[in-house]
Amino acid sequence: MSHSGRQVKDVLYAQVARIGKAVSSPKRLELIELLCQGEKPVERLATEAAISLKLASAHLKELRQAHLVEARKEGKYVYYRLTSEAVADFWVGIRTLAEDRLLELRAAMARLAEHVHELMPMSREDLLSQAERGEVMVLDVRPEAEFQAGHLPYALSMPLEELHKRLADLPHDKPVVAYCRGPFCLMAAEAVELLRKEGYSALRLEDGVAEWRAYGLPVETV
Amino acid sequence: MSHSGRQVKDVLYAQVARIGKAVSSPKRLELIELLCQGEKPVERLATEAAISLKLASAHLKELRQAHLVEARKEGKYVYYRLTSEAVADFWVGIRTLAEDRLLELRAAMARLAEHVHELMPMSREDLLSQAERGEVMVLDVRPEAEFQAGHLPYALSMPLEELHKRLADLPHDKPVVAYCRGPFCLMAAEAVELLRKEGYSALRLEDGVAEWRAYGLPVETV
DNA sequence: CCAACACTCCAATGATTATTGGAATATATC
DNA sequence: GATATATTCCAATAATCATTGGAGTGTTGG
Repeated sequence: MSHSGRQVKDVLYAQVARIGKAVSSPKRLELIELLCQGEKPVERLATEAAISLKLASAHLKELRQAHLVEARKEGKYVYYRLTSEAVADFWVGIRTLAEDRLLELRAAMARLAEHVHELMPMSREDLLSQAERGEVMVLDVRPEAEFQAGHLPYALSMPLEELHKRLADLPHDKPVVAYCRGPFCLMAAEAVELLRKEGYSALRLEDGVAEWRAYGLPVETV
Repeated sequence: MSHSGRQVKDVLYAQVARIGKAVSSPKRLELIELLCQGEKPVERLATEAAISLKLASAHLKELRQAHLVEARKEGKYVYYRLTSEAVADFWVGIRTLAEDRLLELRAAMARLAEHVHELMPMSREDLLSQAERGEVMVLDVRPEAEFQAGHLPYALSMPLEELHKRLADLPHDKPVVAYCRGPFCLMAAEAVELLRKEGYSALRLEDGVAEWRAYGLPVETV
């Protein structure tokens, strides 16, 4: 048994390593995070991750082979999505571990934070109840399709491009909280920068929908 | 901002990918699992993972550079350990995701299971309370050093080599539950096989200490 | 001080992997 | 049917990684 045991073990660890290999490339991680926002066609994924269509296709193939994503064809478009919410949780987990262990990452994020966003000073639960009571306004500044695929409760869809036009709709008498795809996404920071310049009281929530869900809080898909 | 944003993002994802790269090799994963059982010197890690000392040293260096493990020198030995319990949790997480997503892995584990172990039919909580009341006997069949570094409550240290000699100490009137390093480890299966051949009522618990802890249950280090 | 030991570093190798251009497929549109 | 679009497949090249041998470092024990 101990002799055949080695062969068995090698198979088992090799399988887990397939997941590791799939998430050993920065661009593949970025694709996973994008897919945490909902399903998307290859071209959109490519432009958002700033890579060529062919490279995106190749990376997606890798992810497909590791069974982390799957594809659905509709007309001439191929829509990719995560195979399970467990993949989104895994993304949150590996990112959290990296933030936790890698000083370099923490430093890079701190450099970002200096620029704009004071982060939310309150807990997620407090934010939720304040939003419920209408004491803060929560803005989802991602593209509208991502909002529709899932968003925080009481959040209003306000994609960055729209924000400029619809500034007048926002209240001056209560704080505005902006969130986007997660801690690595810069859209909410950009929104906060704009809002502050215009005299609003604005804060950034670092969470994206994946983080929010991974912490066990509700997400709406209306 | 959107232009400098790309550079910033590239740094962030690249950092997370360092963790992914560290866990993209089967042997490095096996080393992490071994280190979940407590700190160990390089040579022991090498023999247990069935690789050369030099290769073990090289892999450990990689893991060290990803800040997943750290080393402590004592005399002529270098003891490695995980930098944080979060790393053990991550190991449980990636293994669970792999089991969840990869049919090949599930098939390999099922092939194992056929051989020996009926798994525990009860929940972890039930096992804990039954062990507390003395209704089952829980055996930790790992090497004793690993038992000392952390073990399940009410468990008795009974390394595989000892088990043969100390069979007489075991009760015939209640079930014996054996566990080892986790679902990929074969020691508990071997123990169960032996115990059954000798007429005991034996079951395998698939968890190791890392799994047990990751599920929020208590671990003793006496 | 010398020998044995545990481990690491360096260099060289073959093996993978990332990336890109060009061709192929499949669908929609004219 | 012909053309444009979205995507994948294949092949080739450069870049990176795994693995091993040989040399070097630090430590114990005689």
